[in-house]
Amino acid sequence: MALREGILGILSEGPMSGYEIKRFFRDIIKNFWNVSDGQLYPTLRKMHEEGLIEKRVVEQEFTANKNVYSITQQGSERFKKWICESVTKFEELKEPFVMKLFFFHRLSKAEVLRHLHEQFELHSKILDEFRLMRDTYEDKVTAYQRLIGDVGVLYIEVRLIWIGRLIELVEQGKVSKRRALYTEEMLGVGKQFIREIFSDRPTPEFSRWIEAVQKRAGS
Amino acid sequence: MALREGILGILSEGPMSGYEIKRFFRDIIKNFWNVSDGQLYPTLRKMHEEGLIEKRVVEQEFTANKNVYSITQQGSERFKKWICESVTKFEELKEPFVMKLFFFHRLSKAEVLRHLHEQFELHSKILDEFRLMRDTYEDKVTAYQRLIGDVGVLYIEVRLIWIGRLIELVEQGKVSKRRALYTEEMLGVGKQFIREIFSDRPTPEFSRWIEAVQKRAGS
DNA sequence: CTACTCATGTAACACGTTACATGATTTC
DNA sequence: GAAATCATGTAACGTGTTACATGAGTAG
Repeated sequence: MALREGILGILSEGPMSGYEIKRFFRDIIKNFWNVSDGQLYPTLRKMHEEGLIEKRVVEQEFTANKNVYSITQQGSERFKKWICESVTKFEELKEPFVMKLFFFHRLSKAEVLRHLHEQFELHSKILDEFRLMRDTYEDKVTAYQRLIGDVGVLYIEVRLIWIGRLIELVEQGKVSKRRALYTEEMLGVGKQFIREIFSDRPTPEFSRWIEAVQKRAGS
Repeated sequence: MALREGILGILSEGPMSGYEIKRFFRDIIKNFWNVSDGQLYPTLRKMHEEGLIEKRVVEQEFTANKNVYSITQQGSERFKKWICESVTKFEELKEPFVMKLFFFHRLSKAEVLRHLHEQFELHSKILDEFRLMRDTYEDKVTAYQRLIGDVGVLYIEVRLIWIGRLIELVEQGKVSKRRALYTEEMLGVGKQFIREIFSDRPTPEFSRWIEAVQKRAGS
């Protein structure tokens, strides 16, 4: 039950037609929260019936009439209540790929590698889309909305790194039962890295390394 | 349509009762793919009707009878087909929290910080659960299953870092409309970091930094 | 006495996808 | 001539949650 509230949030910036809301989801929230026609239009109808939004039919000369919706007092209150409510539930990583990975010991090395390479390609493509999306934001979005684009890029980058490392390990026959891929020690170093990269006063060793990386990237 | 296949995968290791499958999901796949009673039991019944699994009722002295399921030839073929099929769809980050974040410009700084701190707490708790889960794996899981535990930890760590950084920026009033939180340059450095940490031959600057981090962590 | 484990299920909803249906205008 | 854009919807199906229902045994 966050789609209704999302629509209310969009409409509280001003009236919009169903098609415009659809475009908004496609252009701005796509890859986070896609909405199909078969879900959006009936939801708008229900929200109108519930008194959350108002409908005004606008006749058009050359194309079909459009329904322009605006938020009601009731809708506005519903939105305000929702935006303040705490999120207490953790969202699972409910991905068919993860379910498959769970049974990868049943596949041959070649089949495992095929799956992994396909995932790498898929996520590379999505990363491009995220970057493109972020580039088209300009001044159309708020600071927090821009942040969502950022976390999208970060999330996919991490996923690509993970898949890349998996490919390497499988190719080298190093997927062992005992050893974890990421040890606590490695994660500790990772956390320290993040802290340093955002710090105003990184350690001298870290600064030297950053400089070296940037020099290599530049050449 | 991956729950059915997941069940088939579990059952192809040997027969199990509904309750045991439920426990398996709770203990091993929990936080990735939770399954409620109201979904599991009817699904098992449907799968039995479809001829994917066989049912044997085992009478018990002190407690209710249990239905022990085993995989059929048909079920086995269905599983094999599924595990080989390519995953071509990208799974969205469909989280109510992200939807809320989209409208955070409507909240006061205090309310934004409350939300962020709550998210930090929630994810810290989940991280502990993931670690605990990973610790109880021992030899009960395959190498690939262990990897899922790893990516869970990695995923939550990244999320925590992101939230932590967000809190810092909001507190300092630095959430600006123009600047992205993660620049391409930063991500490039991040990628290099991951490459080095997994490399057999890290650069000397990097080695020195790692040593310094480990020394600090040790003291 | 409370709460948890074992053990299975139903019924009512809520959420989401896919295919189908229509039809004019515009762009390549 | 094909495909995309604008514009709205229905119908069938699939997936998932929550509350309810039952009932014995066990651990604190």
